[in-house]
Amino acid sequence: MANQPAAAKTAITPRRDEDFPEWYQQLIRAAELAEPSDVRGCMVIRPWGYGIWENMQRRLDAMFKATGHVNAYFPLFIPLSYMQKEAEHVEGFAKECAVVTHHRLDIGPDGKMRPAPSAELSEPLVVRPTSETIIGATYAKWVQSYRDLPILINQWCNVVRWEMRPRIFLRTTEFLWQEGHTVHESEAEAREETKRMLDVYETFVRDYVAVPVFTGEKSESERFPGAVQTLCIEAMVQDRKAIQAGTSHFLGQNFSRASGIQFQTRDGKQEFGWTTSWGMSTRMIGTLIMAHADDDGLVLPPRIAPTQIVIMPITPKEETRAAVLEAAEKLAAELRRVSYAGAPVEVQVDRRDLGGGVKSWEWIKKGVPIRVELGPRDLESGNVAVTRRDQPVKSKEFLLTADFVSRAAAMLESIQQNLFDRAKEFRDANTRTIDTKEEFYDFFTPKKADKPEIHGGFALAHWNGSREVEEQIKADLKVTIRCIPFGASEAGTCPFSGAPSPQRVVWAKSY
RNA sequence: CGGGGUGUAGCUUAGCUUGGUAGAGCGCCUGGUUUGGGACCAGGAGGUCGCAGGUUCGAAUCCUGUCACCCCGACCA
Repeated sequence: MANQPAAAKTAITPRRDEDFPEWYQQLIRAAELAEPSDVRGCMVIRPWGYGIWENMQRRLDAMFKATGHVNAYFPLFIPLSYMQKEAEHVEGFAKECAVVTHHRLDIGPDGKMRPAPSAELSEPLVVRPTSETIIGATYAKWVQSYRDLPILINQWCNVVRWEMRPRIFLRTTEFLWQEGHTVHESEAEAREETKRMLDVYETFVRDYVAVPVFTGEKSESERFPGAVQTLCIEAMVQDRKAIQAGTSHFLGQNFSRASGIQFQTRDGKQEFGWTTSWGMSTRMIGTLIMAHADDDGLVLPPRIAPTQIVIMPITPKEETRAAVLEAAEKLAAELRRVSYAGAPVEVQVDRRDLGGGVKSWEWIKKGVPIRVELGPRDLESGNVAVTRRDQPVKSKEFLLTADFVSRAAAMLESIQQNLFDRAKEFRDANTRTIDTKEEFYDFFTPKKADKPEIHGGFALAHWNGSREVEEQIKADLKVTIRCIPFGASEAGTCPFSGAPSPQRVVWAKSY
């Protein structure tokens, strides 16, 4: 039975509740998002997955521009000595750096290619794990006066962090991201920028990826190496774990001191600049998958979907084939004249000569928001058969073609909203306020130790601010503080230490 | 990097204990019938059984090493 997909009840095997990590991998393959490559820890992002990334880029980039940022590009290679400039920073990244030591290959005594011993670099180059240091060195040259500030630059690029345990989109050795790097005249302005960009991420994830997040600050132990303060957005995915979906760092003067970013102030003094950095990566695709996908495949929020509506012409008879195809193209053209979320609706006509079922399931697995079937019978009745991906797979609504066209944008938006509502409902249902150590430990302990079921969630519990408590809980339960939320100032008692606590924090197992 | 597991066709896998030279389902190709929710018939292609040694007349099968992947732990976006 297991090897007869035709008999399977769901398109993805195993189901989420059977084996979540395996489901995740199977889904990525079934939806043709990405695949493992021959290079350990690195992935091939396939066109459908890359299309999602392009949409994320497009939307985020527009938001960066709207907040006054511009794009630039800095080198992939960072001189080793630059990495050493900021003590905490080196320490944080040293264990996961790829290092380039040679600039030429030759043939060795055994007849095989090797890095030419005569071509060793005088200073090794680190493949950027992040670009604070090399951008800092550049900014140091650009900044002389307060008049040169602020600098508000972003770059879209790849970075490399050598990973022990890669998982596609969530943790790969090479990944794509954007990193914003800014310099400001004052601490207040830099802190404001840090918060502003966190808000951009929150808005983006909410309005486009349709995922609700907690926003707040990281505890010291989870902070970016070298940062004074790390802000983050934390989402919950369907196995109830937390995933950090974006971070924004206030770097104080740590990096400007390390890189020599100095300027003359309004009153003629020399001061180090106040810097920030902020990033969001292809991990967001993994977040999207785990937040919305179901046992039949991916479910895409319309605003991020590379194709929002797929039209499947049904051509059972040769006599009607041409007419159906023509009607399909005509419908596509009409839909493309519809505007949704500030752009023409993305429509695709799937003319491939495949069995109707096979074709439908392909698009179900890929998560296209709306599927439309158009056949000879519809030509006579003036209908189209419409199925929403957020509704059961077999549900089908027959609409007059003109009605569908006029309602398409609203339907897409309804799906977008529904996905957000579902994700929020799920998160809220699995977020619990906890006041005792017993309940906390119970919440995060699976019933079946040998094969843990999906359990836990977010726990809102008090914390006295001590690192010992954090470490003990991490050691006992693998649960960490995901963020110290903004604006929650309810004082109480830390259930772990009995000490006073200024506020509740968000605890969870995480990716 | 430590513990556990798995490597047989694109995918899922049988065969391994008890050595005798590889089989299935799905997918793929060709032709035909089909097509409104994972079609059917007929024919066909595709595997140095992860890799390297060893034992043996003979290895997918036994032994050693090695590599990759997955799960758990430490680290992280």
